[in-house]
Amino acid sequence: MDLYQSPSHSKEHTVYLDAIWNQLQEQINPFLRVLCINGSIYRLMDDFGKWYIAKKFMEFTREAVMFCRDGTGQDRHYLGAPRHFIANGGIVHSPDGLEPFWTMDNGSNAHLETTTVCQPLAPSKPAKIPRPPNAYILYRKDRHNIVKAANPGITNNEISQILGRAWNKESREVRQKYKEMSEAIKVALLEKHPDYQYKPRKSSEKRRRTRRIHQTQGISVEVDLAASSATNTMA
DNA sequence: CGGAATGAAAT
DNA sequence: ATTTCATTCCG
Repeated sequence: MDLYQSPSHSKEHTVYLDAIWNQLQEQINPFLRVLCINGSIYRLMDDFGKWYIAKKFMEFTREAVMFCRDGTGQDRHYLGAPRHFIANGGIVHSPDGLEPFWTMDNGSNAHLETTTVCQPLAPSKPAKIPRPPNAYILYRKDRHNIVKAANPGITNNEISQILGRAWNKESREVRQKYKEMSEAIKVALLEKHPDYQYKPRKSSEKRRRTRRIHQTQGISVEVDLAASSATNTMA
């Protein structure tokens, strides 16, 4: 059969992978950067499986992730961006030609564990922070489904027209309520991202078609931590 | 992506 | 003063 990872997208294949992913997903929270995977489960995955799970997790991290075996003797692997592994005093060695492996700096350097690396589909974006919604946007968001349910077949543009009129007729109290909400959201955002700054782009450089790069075989051994190749967006 | 509404923030 | 974009989602 296929010695290499020719991604056979068979139903059964992804079904069990989805099961694994669902399991792992329980770990996910806004602060989680690295997933923990039991060794037994890890060994259940082939190259395609690892790529599949990594791809899923990258939707959260928005950056390149890699698998690393726990160097402390625990039978488990971690999945996360390389920077997290070195941040904890770890070291990633990459012998020429061979797969890179990772060790912890805390004494037990006896075991050099190998790792599998997955490159991101989209070269690690700096995670763009969405603009905070203004009062009207919040108002529309709230009533969007209401209006939609009341008017079968209505288009979003029509919903905007209706709610635009409704908004302008709304009482000061209501408008004020949404205004405060939007400001609270803005404050929370700035608290979470002190560096955030609205950066509108020129319409000329507006989002080209979402570069959907279906990397058939995303397993490539290539992780340079020293000089993280910050490949820019499309050419 | 454009569009349809409003408003905040950048240019 | 003008333009982007945040929300929503069909064409």
